[in-house]
Amino acid sequence: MPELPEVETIVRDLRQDIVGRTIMAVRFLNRTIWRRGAPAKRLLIGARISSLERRGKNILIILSNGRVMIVHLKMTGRLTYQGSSDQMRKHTHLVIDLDFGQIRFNDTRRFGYLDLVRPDEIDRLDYLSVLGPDALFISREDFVMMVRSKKRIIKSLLLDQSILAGMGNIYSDEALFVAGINPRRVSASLSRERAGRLHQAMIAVLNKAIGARGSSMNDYVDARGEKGSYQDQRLVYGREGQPCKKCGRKIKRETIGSRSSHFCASCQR
DNA sequence: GACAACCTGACC
DNA sequence: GGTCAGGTTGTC
Repeated sequence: MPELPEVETIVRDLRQDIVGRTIMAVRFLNRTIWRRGAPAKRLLIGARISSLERRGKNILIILSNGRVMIVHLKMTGRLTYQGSSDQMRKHTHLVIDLDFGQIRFNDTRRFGYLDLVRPDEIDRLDYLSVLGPDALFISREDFVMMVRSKKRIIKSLLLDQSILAGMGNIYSDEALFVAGINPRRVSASLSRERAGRLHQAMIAVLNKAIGARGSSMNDYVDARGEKGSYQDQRLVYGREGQPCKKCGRKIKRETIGSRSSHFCASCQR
């Protein structure tokens, strides 16, 4: 699925394309994608899109009537804006007609979900309030303290959204490679210096990936239906058996915390 | 921490 | 046929 850079790219695109537009009609093609059942259409129709926000991997669409639509794309979700006449893809579950163009939510595997909440609910939602600080904005000091205070396999810790929001499998592997840290290392065993290096690597990788408009390994496309290009510059993810870009030895793939992990056993200690 | 579950599709 | 996939949640 989309990780932080992909979600950030979609949010930035949609800010350009749909802020100020008015919802004219809504089509629920599949009601099961709503976390708590499909909302009344009158809560959406007539509202204007005021702004967009990202919280971890969640997309928040704030409406002029105060309601907030929350979208999580999970593995194969797509949130796109296009002309109303564009051909409808298979697995499109929601269509929102705007005064110009339309928003579509498409999700092959149907792991993704939507929610529509009242403004007063937003800060009490369990699935948002559980999120840790955003991976892109956590300070070096806080990051180092967090890493060294937990006794967790570092790869799993990076993926834990309640500790750090936004990191996913690709960018965790990439950041650990850049920092030269073995994914199996226990977080508390890292020196301040190495934990700081990981913080720096993580933010550099995320920003580079945002610059490349995300990674399109399989399904990901941005809000305009275009692929990202970070997959062309990844250093370890999906490169099992290929030469390490630093030392030339073969990149390994092992399962860590039931996620596949890619790393160089020689460069990452 | 390990694993199954939620789903579909691509690939071997 | 089996395996794997950018995620998360719930159960041992």
